[in-house]
Amino acid sequence: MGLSKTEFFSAQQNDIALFAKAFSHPARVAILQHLFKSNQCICGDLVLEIGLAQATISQHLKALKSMGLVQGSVEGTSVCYCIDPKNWIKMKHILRDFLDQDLNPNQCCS
Amino acid sequence: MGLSKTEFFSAQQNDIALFAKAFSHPARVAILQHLFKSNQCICGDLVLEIGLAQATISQHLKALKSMGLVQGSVEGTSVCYCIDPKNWIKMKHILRDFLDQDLNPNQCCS
DNA sequence: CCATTTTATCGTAATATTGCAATGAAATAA
DNA sequence: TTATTTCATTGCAATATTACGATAAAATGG
Repeated sequence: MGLSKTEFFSAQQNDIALFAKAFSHPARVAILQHLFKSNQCICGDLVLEIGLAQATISQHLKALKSMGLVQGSVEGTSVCYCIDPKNWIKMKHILRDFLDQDLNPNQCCS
Repeated sequence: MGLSKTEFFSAQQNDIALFAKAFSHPARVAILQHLFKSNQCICGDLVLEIGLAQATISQHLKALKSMGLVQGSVEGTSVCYCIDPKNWIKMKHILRDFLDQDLNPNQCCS
């Protein structure tokens, strides 16, 4: 069908899935890494850096912005993007709780 | 087009994206959480627990298995699934390095 | 052997995602 | 005002994902 049955799951489970989706495409990973490296970034720089079409980069930036992980501010004719520190940290805690679940070393199948 | 241009990105960036994709659906998040909670799990239990059709759960389990995060062993007519501890830890380190990048508190847009 | 139980796979339908060319919008420069 | 620059949006095509019913496969129980 292609329609995730989100109502079957808890808010926490849906949150984890949504944040993970932010990183589930290498272009968005590359964008975020570049934002970290440069502490700010003009959209056009990302187009040159990554090599995808401008429309495609803009689309990925929009996705990251709608998830709150990235902010953008107009600077003349260009737009400066950067990480939203508050939401990044919030996301990090949610994912870390999930990743750091206690792992019994004696798994039944090992 | 719908075809990710993985050749534009580093192996590390593609790895992060692939592991993140494992968690990008709440059903797979729920499956993994249940495996952690119970330390092992019969496939049928997951069908009851989550409420999706058996074919759908089996499909999600296959995805988690192909990423190496989950192992399955046949036990009579049923199959016991559990976390693959080695690959889970490996995945955790890759994602943690990404999530823990140094965040300059003075972002340009704040 | 045959029925039952349990899981995997197949086939199909529907929605989602990815990518880009073309175009629109907004600020700047001439 | 008229170009130019830069980014966003639209429209489209192609692939991917999600979900499930039906069916196959494999072990168990009678």
